[in-house]
Amino acid sequence: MKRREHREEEEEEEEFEEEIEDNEEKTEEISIKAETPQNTPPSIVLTVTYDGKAGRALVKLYDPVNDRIYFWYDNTGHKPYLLTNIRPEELVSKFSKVILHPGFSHIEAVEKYDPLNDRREIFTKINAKDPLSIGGRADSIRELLPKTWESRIRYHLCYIYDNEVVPGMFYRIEDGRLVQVPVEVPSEIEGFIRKLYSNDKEYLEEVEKWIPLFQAPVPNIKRLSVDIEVFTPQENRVPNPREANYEIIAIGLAGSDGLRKVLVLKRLGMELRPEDLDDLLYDDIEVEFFDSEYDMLREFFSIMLQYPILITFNGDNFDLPYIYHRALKLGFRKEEIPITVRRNEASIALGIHLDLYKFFNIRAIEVYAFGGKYRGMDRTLDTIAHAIIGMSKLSRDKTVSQMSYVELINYNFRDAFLGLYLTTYDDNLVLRLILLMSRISKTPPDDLVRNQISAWIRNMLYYEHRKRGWLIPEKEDIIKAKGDIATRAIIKGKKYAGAIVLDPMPGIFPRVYVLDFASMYPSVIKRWNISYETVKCPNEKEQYNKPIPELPHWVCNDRRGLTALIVGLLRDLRAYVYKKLAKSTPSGVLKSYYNVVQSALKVFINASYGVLGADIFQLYCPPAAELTTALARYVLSRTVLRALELGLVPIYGDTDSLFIWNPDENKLKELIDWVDKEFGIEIELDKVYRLVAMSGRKKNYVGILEDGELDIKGLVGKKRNTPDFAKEAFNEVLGLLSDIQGLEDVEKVVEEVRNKVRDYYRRLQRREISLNKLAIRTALTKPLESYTKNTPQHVKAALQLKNLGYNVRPGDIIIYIKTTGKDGVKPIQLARIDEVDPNKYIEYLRTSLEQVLDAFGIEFESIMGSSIIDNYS
DNA sequence: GCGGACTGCTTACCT
DNA sequence: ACAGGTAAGCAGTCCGCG
Repeated sequence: MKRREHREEEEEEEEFEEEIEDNEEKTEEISIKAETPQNTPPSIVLTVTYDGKAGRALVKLYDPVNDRIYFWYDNTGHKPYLLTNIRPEELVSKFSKVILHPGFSHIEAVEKYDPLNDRREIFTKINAKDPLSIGGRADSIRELLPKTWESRIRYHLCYIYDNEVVPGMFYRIEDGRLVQVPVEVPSEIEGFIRKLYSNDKEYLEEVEKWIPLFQAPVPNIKRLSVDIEVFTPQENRVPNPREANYEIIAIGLAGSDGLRKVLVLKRLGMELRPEDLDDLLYDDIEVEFFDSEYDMLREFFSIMLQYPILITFNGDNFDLPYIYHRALKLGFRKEEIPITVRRNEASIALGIHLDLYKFFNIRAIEVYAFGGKYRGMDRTLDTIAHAIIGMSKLSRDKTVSQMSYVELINYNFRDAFLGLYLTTYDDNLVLRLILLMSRISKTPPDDLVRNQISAWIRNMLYYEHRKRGWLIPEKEDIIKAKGDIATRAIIKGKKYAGAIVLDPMPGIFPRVYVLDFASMYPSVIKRWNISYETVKCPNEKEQYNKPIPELPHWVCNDRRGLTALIVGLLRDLRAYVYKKLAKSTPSGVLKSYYNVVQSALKVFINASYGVLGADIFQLYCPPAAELTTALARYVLSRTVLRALELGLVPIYGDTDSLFIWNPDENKLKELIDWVDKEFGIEIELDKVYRLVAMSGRKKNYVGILEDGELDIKGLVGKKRNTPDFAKEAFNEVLGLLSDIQGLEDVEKVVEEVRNKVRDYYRRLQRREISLNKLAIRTALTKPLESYTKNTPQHVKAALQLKNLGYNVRPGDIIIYIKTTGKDGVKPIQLARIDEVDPNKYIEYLRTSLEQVLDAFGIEFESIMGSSIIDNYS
């Protein structure tokens, strides 16, 4: 008996749904189709899907020069399949149900290298007529067998891996075959790579396959951004897209080809005078009025079909399903609507649909590609556009239903325009990033924007497995073979020990050099050959090859780990090729292109360690993850000891950084060389602080860079949920303290700080500080009813709001005031200034200031002193 | 019945 | 929703105390 985990069942459901939709298409006439010629010019692969009607894989291509979309249907006879270790003869005798399954096609014997067991084995490959016969139904073939491999890979991805169709790369149809277009690699890059890997044949061979992915042109693909406005009878109610009960009153369209258009529905009692058009936001917006909503949608569909990429913001869950269901309501037949709606995504008939809301919500994109620019904010078009391109939605003081035509047109067009602009700014950065990451991960762009990084890295590595003829292991087999963890995490609930943080020396330190191990974890993974198949490999003799005494894990030495190879290669390409090229190329499109390449690489490199320790990752391998962090701790600790030996003074370090106070530059260089020689990984000078104020707490300091810029790390005075008045006080005190030049200034400045603090104290007591500045802004991370262990203050405030009829949801920022009343808090909407509890705010003042005063050896108490109490209480 | 010590939960941050 | 480590505030519990 086999018990399956809950998650797996969910996966199956999704798969099931996908294939069902595909099957439905069998009964439909698809009237909207691209041509399938025998020969085409070079065209970019937009996506690969399974076409249920044709019963084969479909590759969607776009020729940017002639602006044509092509469909290429598989003609190699590729079929959905799975692998089993049941022999063909046994299959016939004991598992005849498989052979008799209506979807069964044929079987073959295939030899695969099994990386987990380090041996070659023969498997039986069972081919089926359609993906659903493999898996996704209760009676699919994989359910009839005790053990299968590779049966949970979605078919279109399986097709990509087997046929090496790289999404985002150029192919052409030649005599009906799909052929990749060769890529020219500049001789400087070719030469540099040869030199870099002159004594490593394996890397050299591998890198030759990767370089074209970055050197092939990334065209500016024509695209259309769309946004709809729907009539809403009630305020603050978002219409339900599945019901689509209300009229679509406007459709805003912004194309990368310059299209600026708004389709508007004529409504009773509303008119547009010619002079109103003078108020248009952009005078070249083309406005088209429609008497019937049906005609308006028809016009929209015909425009939409001219673009290979459709851009929306939340189009998966609103605009496209709304249009689809509204069109059905208005009498369109299913096959006349070039949109397919699934539970959580919407796709289009000819090209691909990219929902930017999903894309910007990908954690790895937020953190690594945009440096956390919109971190902690709500994820509306307005905030994201404002944070990234500095442009906001048009503000409105009424609902779209109440707007005049011209207001509606302006508002609607701006939204569509923002969607487009988010993909065009900075030489089409976002589009290029998506296409490059598609190439790296072998994930079609429309899949890429809807999945998190663990799926991208999985696809990337699965592709490499298939290319090498490797068996793709099942997750539970990796766990069974390597599951045991040898370390314990400091944090309760975590699986294994992570980074090391050195105890900081408190005080003020002039001239601090910060050394940084450049991409520490990826470097460790490369240097120590870490991969799921090499860590704790089955080869007995390797068991003596333990890299560090702290852990019992050994690493295979006689074969290259796949993860180590790929991660190492991407790391090298970023560090030695594309970062350098980005730096040396004069400003212009090429420079910005190299920057996009190195950012795309960064996303993968930085997440490569994390996925090893994430149980949702298909190649999850806890010992590989804990060996990585253990080695990083080892490298950092040994480096600290060496620094001390050299007479250097390390004052702090965290994970991969080392702060050295006032170093002798020769000694510093000696240390850097030693690290390189001892560990074979690079440590570099990251930055120099003119001055660092260390509070004595970990992850908590202020540094002044040479250009005077402030680096404030972890201090309460900087945190998002600190009340503004405390942030202000913190900044003002920081300003005063930064004036200290020498010892002689200290007393004077301390006096100024004292006055400042007393002033705040007095204003708090006298309730002179506005509610807005006292407000605490804390995010609700889960539904209210999920706070069962305790009731934090922001939840108390949220509950009060809920009682008043507010709709409070996860992700909402609750703004509240600490009061003297029963709960001790009130949402700002309900609070009055005379209810404020000043004592609670004094504590805020204390913690935010203490962290910076501690560095100067100044006691907060000595500032507040008894005098305040005497004077004001 | 109350306050202090303690643990655990929650959020926001750092690398 | 790729990882673990740290700071801080508060909620809730236990314990001692004539």
